[in-house]
Amino acid sequence: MNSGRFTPESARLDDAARAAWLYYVAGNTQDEIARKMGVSRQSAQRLVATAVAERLVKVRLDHPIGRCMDLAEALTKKYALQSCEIVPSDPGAPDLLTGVAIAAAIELERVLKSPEGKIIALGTGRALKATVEQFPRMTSPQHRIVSLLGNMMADGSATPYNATISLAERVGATHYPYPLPVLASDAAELENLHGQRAVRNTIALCGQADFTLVGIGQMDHSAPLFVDGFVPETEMRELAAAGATGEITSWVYDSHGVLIDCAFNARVASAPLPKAADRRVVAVAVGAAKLAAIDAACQGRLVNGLITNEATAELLLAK
Amino acid sequence: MNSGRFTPESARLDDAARAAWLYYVAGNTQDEIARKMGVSRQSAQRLVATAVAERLVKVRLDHPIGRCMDLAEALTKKYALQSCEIVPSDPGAPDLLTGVAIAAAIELERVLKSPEGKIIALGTGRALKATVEQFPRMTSPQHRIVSLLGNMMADGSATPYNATISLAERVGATHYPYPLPVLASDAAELENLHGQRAVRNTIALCGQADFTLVGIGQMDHSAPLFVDGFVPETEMRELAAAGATGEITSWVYDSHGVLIDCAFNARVASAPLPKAADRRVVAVAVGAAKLAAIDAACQGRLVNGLITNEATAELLLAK
DNA sequence: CTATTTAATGAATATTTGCCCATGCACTAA
DNA sequence: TTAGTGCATGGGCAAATATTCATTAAATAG
Repeated sequence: MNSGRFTPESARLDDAARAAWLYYVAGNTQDEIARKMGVSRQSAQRLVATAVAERLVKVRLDHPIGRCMDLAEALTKKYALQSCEIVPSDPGAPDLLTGVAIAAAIELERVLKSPEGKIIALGTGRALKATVEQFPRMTSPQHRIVSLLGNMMADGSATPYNATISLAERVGATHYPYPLPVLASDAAELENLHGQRAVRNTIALCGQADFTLVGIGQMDHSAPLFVDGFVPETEMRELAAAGATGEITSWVYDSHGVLIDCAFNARVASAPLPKAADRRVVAVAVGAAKLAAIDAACQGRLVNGLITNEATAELLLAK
Repeated sequence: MNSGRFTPESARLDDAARAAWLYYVAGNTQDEIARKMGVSRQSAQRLVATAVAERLVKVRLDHPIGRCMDLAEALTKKYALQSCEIVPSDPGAPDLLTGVAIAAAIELERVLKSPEGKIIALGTGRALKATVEQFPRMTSPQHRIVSLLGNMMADGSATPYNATISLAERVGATHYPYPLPVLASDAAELENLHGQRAVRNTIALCGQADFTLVGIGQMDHSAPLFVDGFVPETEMRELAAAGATGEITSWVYDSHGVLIDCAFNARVASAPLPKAADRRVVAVAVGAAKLAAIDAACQGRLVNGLITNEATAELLLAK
């Protein structure tokens, strides 16, 4: 049933995809699918469930929901954004990433459909990871995908929120990981690290990116930097005292979206934030906790595009 | 709730889209949606149904099989087939038989899994041989496997593309070989051959077959009939002049799938092609060279099922 | 203002789906 | 070979979904 390499695993996915097609596209009931595929009804159900679990089934809504359009327009005006995408919130789970992840994946797909080779720069974090998971497989080796920062801790261990590798894999493009820790121990080590030829090349690519997609981190007790163990509590307190409101690829900024001149930022190993004037720099972020951080980033023109959900958009407008 | 002009219709679609989003993307049940949107459960169901009916919900399958299913559906419609199976092509080897052979074997297996004794009729050729090679061993002596044609040349030597014997061996079923050459020397000899009791019995079985699986031969310089030495070049040219486009079990047909009334067909010793109206007659065929032959066979209802690959399916649809 | 038609609603019900669990089969290690 | 370990299978049942139908509300014409 499968021409290439035949493995039990690929056969299982083939069947799952076939069942899902019959279910979602052709509109069969699971009973009919079972008969057509010669399995029991329960097995058919399992196949469909597998296809959903393996993310083979992608659902999208082809309708601009009025309320979301209104919010997007209002935010575009408020922050002078180049692009703004609002997805509906689930009232019960307003911080759900799935919706924005799909929207971001569609945006990304639009860029990567181009026949010209594009450079895509990606940050890290849960939102980015969720976005890449929504991304369909395609074959577009003309593009280059580059990481804006490392995901290693000082001891060399890595967080799992890496988006570059899996996106590159799905796109079939070459990728440029960022082979540095998130933070250097001091400015001197940083200079040394940045001197490496490969690193210089990667950073240069980041500066030329046609499309940059980043997450936004808040700076309170639930801050990704703190939760993931990059920054100890004492330093978090110092940063808060210095007015830290949010961070993008670890660069910490204040409530106006201006990078803070502090010891912490002097150790940040990430690529410099692109000037969001001439290139598209889009943030994906959701949740009340990130409110101040999103507001500041937009105000300070650290990003010129925003993908968020209804609930967050309403809070932003109320600010 | 809606930007731009407010009409009852657009509000209805907005709600439908929102409900569909909560259902398909956020994974709510219709009960939850009803509570969240403040409507009854039935209304929520209707909203979701509306969104589907209005085609606001787009589902796609991120798996090679998805494309295959689309093609199968299109071909089923185009040729009014009873069944159509498309396997993914290996882009590097678009004429590889392995994929379709596995698919055909699975189809065959489905029939042979039945506890009732079935009659299976088989043609010859590389595709059939490959199919049988993919067939697992089983013990189902209740079935009968019968050959639709011989594989002897006039001198009594045999081509190796015999499927009946090895399938019967793998299934553990009784088999009925076709003890005649492919071609008689003339109509008189043919009548004589067909008079044999065993042959009459075999042909009768072919007519009752529950499932008939055949290959399709093209009629150009790469024709199996020519390559395997059944037909000399001069006769091939005559047939081509008479409009021969393809052959199934050596019966030669024109570009509309109508058997050609000619000296050659008068010598063909194979069992008559089953009327593909009431019985399942499935062809396995792959490759650009067979395009016209496949198209004609389907057009002329010589077969009512097709197993091929993605590349061939695309070419057929483009015709 | 009323009669008539149309569309929307929710109750009742039929169908479909999701899940748990006992069973059995295949594979592994001793 | 045998006991053990997983893992797929299908029965059974509860949950969720779709459909039908009678009723009511709204819209429109007279």
